[in-house]
Amino acid sequence: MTCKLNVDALLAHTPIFGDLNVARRVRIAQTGRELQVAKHRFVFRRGDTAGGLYVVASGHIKLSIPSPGGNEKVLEFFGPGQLFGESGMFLERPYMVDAQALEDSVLVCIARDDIYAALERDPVLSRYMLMNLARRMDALVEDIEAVNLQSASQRLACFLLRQPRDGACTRFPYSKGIVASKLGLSPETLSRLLHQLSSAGLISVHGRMVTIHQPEALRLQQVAS
Amino acid sequence: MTCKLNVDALLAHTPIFGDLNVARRVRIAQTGRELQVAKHRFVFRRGDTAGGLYVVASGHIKLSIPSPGGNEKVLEFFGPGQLFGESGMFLERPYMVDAQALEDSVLVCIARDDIYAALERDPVLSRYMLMNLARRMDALVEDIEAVNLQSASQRLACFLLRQPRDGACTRFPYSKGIVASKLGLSPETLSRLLHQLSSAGLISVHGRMVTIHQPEALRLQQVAS
DNA sequence: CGACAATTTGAAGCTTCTCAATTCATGTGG
DNA sequence: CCACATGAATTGAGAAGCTTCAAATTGTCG
Repeated sequence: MTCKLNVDALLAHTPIFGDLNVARRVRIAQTGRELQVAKHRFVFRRGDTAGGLYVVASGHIKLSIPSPGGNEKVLEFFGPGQLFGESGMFLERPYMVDAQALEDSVLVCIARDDIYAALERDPVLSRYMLMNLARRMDALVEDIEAVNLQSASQRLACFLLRQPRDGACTRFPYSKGIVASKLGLSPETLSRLLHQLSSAGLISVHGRMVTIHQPEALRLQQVAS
Repeated sequence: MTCKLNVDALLAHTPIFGDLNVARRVRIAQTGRELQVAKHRFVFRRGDTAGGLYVVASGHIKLSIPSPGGNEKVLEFFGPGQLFGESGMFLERPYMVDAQALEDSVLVCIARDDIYAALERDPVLSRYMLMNLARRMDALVEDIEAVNLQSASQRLACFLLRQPRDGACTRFPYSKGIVASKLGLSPETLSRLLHQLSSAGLISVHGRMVTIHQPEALRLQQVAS
């Protein structure tokens, strides 16, 4: 629990609160509380009552659907400046997903009533929130499209090409197991596909680092088998 | 293109606009235009620029992801009083999905700028919109959960039990092909699963009508194979 | 009644998963 | 600093589940 000044400084750097009138941002910041979450710790779990939303100050958070069998389906990742937990909050229903820290992270938590109050005052804020939710819905729809209409190798090719690239070099942002789940694959299948692409000379893999030798060929993989 | 009076009457019956201050609702209604869509006609298609949102006055609309192979993945259905197309509108990007009428339908279309103006005036409206989007996200997450973590028969059992029931009788709300796509199945697989459940005495099927003889047994199917 | 679409049924095949074992990293404590 | 322990990633073999294709049947609407 650090001081509130800190909270405002954190919010100032987020796209959603950064554009706000300063006085109003400060007002929201005063209601927010800072939250430290150690790696692997849960921010909330499915079934918890949703009391507010979270802003990532530092670190990374993973949202996933738990499953009795110990599997899980990874849905989304959130980094600094990003917002999560709102959908549960707006619904006023318990969370459907787990939120887990992928690294030691610092979050700001803002309670539901404070958000509602801020929305009343700030039409700009609700515009941002709506846009943000819409963007996330879009991402979910893309995921549904991928799982339902594309093959495993298509999904992988698409994922690799979308990662930020430095020259020909890319990286898996998280462990391969987690990326596999995000792509709707078993870790074994991901491993085999990477091996195939390597053998074909399209890429080479060293740990989480991937070098893309033939981006054009990869792009073709996206479309047809 | 019928008169605007009509539009207001239509909006008055929707959960989202019905609770609004009457004067404000009328103001929105005046900006909306009525739209007749014949069965099988598209309201919009993937790639179209998103100019506004749609309210269903009567009929039913299906949102789906098209696929080059002629397949499609059905995402959602919308009936009277429901709202669709907002996510594309808020994103200010072309639609990712097709919107097609399942029957002759009447819609109200409201342009983006008019919605934005209404949101400025009405914090209540933005609350509704946010809640609505959150609900839809939840539904998508449930779909993702179903496709990734559940078997075909589990998904079907879950679907059957969720349909509105009259005694032991349920109905497929749309053609089996469409329901199959919604469940992430091929029509053939759906047909076979229904046959299995019938043979096992859990249900009986006559066209779109389904009688559930053993709801408890179905409920078990939901959980384990 | 006749044509067209929707559904059912059968057979075959393929993609992906599961299980199990091995190798490879990662980090810890002596 | 190294040995060890723990978890991640790879690899192999086998199987399961679902899809695809094709044909027959049923249903529907003009």
